Amino acid sequence: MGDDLRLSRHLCFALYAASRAAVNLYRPVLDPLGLTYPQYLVLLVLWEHGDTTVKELGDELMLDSGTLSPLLKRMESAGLVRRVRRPEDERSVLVSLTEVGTALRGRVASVPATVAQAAGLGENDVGDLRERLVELTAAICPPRAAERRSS
Amino acid sequence: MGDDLRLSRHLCFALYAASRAAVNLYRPVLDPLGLTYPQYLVLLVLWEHGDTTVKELGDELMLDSGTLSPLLKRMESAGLVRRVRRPEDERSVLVSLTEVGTALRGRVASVPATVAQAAGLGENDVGDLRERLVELTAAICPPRAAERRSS
DNA sequence: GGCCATCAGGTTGTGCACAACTGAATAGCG
DNA sequence: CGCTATTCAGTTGTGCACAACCTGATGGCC
Repeated sequence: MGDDLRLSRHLCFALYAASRAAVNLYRPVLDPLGLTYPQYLVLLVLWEHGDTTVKELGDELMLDSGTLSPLLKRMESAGLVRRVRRPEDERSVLVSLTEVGTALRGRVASVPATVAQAAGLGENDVGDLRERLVELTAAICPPRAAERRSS
Repeated sequence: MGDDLRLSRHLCFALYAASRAAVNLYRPVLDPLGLTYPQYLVLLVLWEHGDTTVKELGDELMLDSGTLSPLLKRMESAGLVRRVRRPEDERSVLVSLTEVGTALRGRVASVPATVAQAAGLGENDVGDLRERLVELTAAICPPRAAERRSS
């Protein structure tokens, strides 16, 4: 009847609660490394793709410059990354790993396994659930662009 | 081999991205009502259960007083709720709806349907996905208590 | 070349989240 | 009864997220 406002029926709340719980699961592992969860995500992208512009990071992580700029500044202060404005296009800034940032990879290699174990998760369940979340995100994320086009 | 640090393999990132995308879906609907998503959640609990202590709200929404206290203060300023310290136990504070807060229910009755439509979701998919998220949250949330017990 | 729309990154302001801490009230136990 | 541990809200400080806005660089179009 479209009138069901019970909290327990809200998919969005389930997502919201699960996301926060998952991030909290990473906290005790990342804290000793001086990392927050979003900072860890930035490192994942840099380890995987190498030097990356702020815009590319934003596309990968679905974050805007308002979030990334101060976050990257903190990571630069911590000595994990460098930020250099590109000579061939002065609009964009290239983010690259320092020695320290690169070395950190070895110290987090075991993180996913540790977290998965803490969650008591099997590989199969995880993969399937992940796929469905990615589909959901894809379904609800572009609408913004669609709205802009239609307006 | 436990060495897979690719972003695309991370369930936690899928959760994180999906959660933010879902909350952003609510924004254009809630903004005209002067509500944020967490404030909307508080109203859901109050509409469903009536007067509720801050602690009960925290249990339902998995938020602590550090988050709820300022949030409820803002809702009180907006005239949506009242906060009264309980006479029979002066430690706890009872949150109750004002006329305005109660009346708002009518204006958001259509929100879940609107959002679901925007997401292009069928009922069945949603229910199943929600259940799996709730299970996941339950699996990874209690560990804190378990740690405390074992320490 | 000159002009304008677009793009990239940064800044500002608001509102969560969470850890760590404080202080008042209560419960429970000797 | 008195004392101690616990409970509950609230405060403080840090770090996201996001909207709105700003600035400078670039690309196209004439």
